[in-house]
Amino acid sequence: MPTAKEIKKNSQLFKALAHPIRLQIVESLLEGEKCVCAMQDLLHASQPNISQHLNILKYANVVDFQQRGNQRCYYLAEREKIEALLKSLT
Amino acid sequence: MPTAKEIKKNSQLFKALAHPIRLQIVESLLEGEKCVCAMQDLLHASQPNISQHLNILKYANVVDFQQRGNQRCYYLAEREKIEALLKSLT
DNA sequence: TCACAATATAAGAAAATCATAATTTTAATA
DNA sequence: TATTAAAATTATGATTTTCTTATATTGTGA
Repeated sequence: MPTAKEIKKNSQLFKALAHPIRLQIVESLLEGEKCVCAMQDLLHASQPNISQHLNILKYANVVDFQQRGNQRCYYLAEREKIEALLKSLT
Repeated sequence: MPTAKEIKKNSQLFKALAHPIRLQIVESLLEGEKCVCAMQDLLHASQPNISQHLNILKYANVVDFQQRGNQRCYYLAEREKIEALLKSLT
């Protein structure tokens, strides 16, 4: 059995992924980094809403970003781990 | 990219696992089936609360149970899948 | 410096989640 | 049948999520 701390950490990761928009963001980032405006075309959701979901993913250490001019390119912070996680449930 | 239906289904699975008590239930069921009273000793939570979490897991098709006398023995409905999922994030 | 594009932040309302307490159901057994 | 143990259900209030609208910030180029 994992420790209480591990249980908490893992349940927080699941929580970050427990929303269709956030999961779709993560899936799309498996293909490579994307700026927010590219996600807007992909994700039927408003810009502020996407930004809020990105913030949740960032806080959970699922994504990070790099500033490129006036746009932010988001990418998976732990690609290997997230990829393994998502592959496991196909 | 997965279909919208797959995204929805997977985010619902993550949601079911996105609570420390539920995740601990699932982890404990990796060791084998357990009746609710055994979980009470394990999980510092009240009986009704555990029952509610079990119901959420059941609805998400994570667990199922078998009636044995007057107790219900819960087990993982898709053991292989859940095991792979949890192993992937160690 | 001004205006614009890209993105974030803040505030608020509606909806969902969660734990607790009280009650009910079900199965076994005396 | 009456009792008891195991578990589920219901109702309730507190907390958290979620989306929307409005506004602010930041970087670029004219």
